[in-house]
Amino acid sequence: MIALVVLEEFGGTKKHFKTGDLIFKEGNQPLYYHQIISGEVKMNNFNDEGKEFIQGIFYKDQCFGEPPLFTDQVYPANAVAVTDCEIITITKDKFLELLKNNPDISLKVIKNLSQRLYYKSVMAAEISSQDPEHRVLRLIDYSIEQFHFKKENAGFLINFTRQQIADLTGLRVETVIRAIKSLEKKGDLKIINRKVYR
Amino acid sequence: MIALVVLEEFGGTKKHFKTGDLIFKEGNQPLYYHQIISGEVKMNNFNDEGKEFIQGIFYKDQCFGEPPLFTDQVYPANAVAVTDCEIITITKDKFLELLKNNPDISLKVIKNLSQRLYYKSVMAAEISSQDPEHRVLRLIDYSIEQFHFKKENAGFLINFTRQQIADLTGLRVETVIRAIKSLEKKGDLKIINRKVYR
DNA sequence: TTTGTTTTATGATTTTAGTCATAAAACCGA
DNA sequence: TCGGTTTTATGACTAAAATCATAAAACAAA
Repeated sequence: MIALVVLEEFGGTKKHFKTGDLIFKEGNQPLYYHQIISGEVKMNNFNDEGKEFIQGIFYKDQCFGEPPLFTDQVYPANAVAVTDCEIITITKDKFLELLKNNPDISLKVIKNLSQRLYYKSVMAAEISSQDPEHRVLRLIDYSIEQFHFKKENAGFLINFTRQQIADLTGLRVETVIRAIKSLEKKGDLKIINRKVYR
Repeated sequence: MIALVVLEEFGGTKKHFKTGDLIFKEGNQPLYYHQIISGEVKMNNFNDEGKEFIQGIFYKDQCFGEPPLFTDQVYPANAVAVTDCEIITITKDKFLELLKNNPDISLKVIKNLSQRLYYKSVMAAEISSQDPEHRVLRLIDYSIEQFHFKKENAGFLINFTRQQIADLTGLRVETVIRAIKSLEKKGDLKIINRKVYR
């Protein structure tokens, strides 16, 4: 998102997180802008029964958790390191100052928020009113577009576990496994030694 | 969102829509920024079986449908006039120009997008993994916060039909009716001649 | 004020994803 | 390479919301 040199100019601080570490917690006050230097981060919620819902997965050069910086709300979800991560942060004040002085970065932020809102809109409609196979397939197609899934001979390799797909679509892992099997039978995707290709 | 005088400066055009009129259609190229002068607009999708999902409802002074202007994507949903409406539009080019020259308006757009992303995040987690009563109650609480529902003696008047609540939460109207009844019994809300108060 | 439409309401039945139990294959760390 | 954990897999059963049918109340409009 924002060039590292610029973030360093504005007092950027680098932090390391291990797999599974909590980066910030639902309900807390947001104090920093976060951007990934390396590694993978997910944002999630848990419902009353402890079932996880993944809001999104973020990769190198992406930022996350900035909307509540602008609305003075608390974090609506947790951020968790999916792999070992290096994250650069700048304070809220510095971030707002940075935006004020850089209209081109403001526009980048607007584009990024718009993209994420677009994803949420599409998935909201899917989750609320489509059958499991439809939901899984749309998530896969969206993710190919959005994230940089590798194109191989068999097609795009969907780099998610069945459990992750379940947590992103609000389904159960058994339901996802069955949906993927059924989609394979219909020829909508391929399963090659347990990995999903589209 | 944006002052009318400013929009007029940038070539704003006023248009009238009757209840039920389609303002723009899912899948079409976005060409304009839209802002409501008067009336009420919903954005919606229909799934394969024709079931409606309401993405959001928008009121006076609010804008809608701008994310795809920034990402060069097509509209992810329809916009429909819920009541007779007056809408002011400016072209995409003029809108981008306006933002470039007005950092304060850029910030307003960022805040607005952030707020909507926040709503989507909260509702996504709700819809995907909570029981119907929880979903209905959260939608009601969020809507009180977000829209200007009137506070009366009995509490906030929830100015939605059961069907609208169903379409916003991805439930069926019968399920919503039963959930609301049950929530009333538990004392979480009041029903006074069919109207819901919280 | 009659008529047609929308909204709220309720009971019976069906469908479908969730739940539970179990297990094999793959992966990972010591 | 051994043992524990994670991931994928499958069958049987259950629970919960959707569906279907029906109707009364409220509202709108002619």
